[in-house]
Amino acid sequence: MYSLDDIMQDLEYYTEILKALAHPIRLGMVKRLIDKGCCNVTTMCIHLGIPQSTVSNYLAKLKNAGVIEGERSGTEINYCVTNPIVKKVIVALFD
Amino acid sequence: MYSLDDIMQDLEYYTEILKALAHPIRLGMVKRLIDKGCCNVTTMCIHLGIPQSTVSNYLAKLKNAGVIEGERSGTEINYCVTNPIVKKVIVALFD
DNA sequence: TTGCAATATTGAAATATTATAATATTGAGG
DNA sequence: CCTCAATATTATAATATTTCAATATTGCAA
Repeated sequence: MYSLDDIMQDLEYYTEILKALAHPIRLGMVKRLIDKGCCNVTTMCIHLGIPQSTVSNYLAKLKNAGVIEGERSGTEINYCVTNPIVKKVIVALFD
Repeated sequence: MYSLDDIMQDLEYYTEILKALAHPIRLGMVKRLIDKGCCNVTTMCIHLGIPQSTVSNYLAKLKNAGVIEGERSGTEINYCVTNPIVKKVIVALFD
């Protein structure tokens, strides 16, 4: 059986994910990461044509919400969408 | 074939939906509307225990994003989740 | 009409988000 | 240890969102 607090905690958790996705560029980034696979920061900056610090801040927001994870490889970091709930949400939106 | 503008328009549309859902109380309202069916404003206020103007503002935000629709019945208005994409997103999150 | 119940709108203060330049950190190679 | 390339963090100004009291609107019934 669930308490109201449990329900509220779930709502806060889902809300964090939705807030991270609720931005046109971040949503496009996540969609592309799912479709095309992982990607490093520099490549994303080139695709998006926006400043590196902006991209890094987007990635930080997505990472903090548990939407993506990064794996370092030398001086680069490759980001991927690991969260299965996020993958389901993206399918729900775009399919 | 899709232009970049088409893709950006889709992203903006989905983003509006996600922004409307990305709030713990609003997300709970939408989930409950899907699970239990339509509901009028006064009943929602009682369930939520928050001021009527706050609930009305939440409903306005959800309505403007196309998440819900209201049908007047006398002096009451019954709100329902009509958007199939929203239903899919809620399932993706909660199931 | 008038009055009331239900809902919407508005205005404003508090808070959060966005975008980006500037700066800092991290890791590899020499 | 330097230096450079890749990425993260910070600071901040502009903008948007949140919350809610106060007020307005709408529809029914007497």
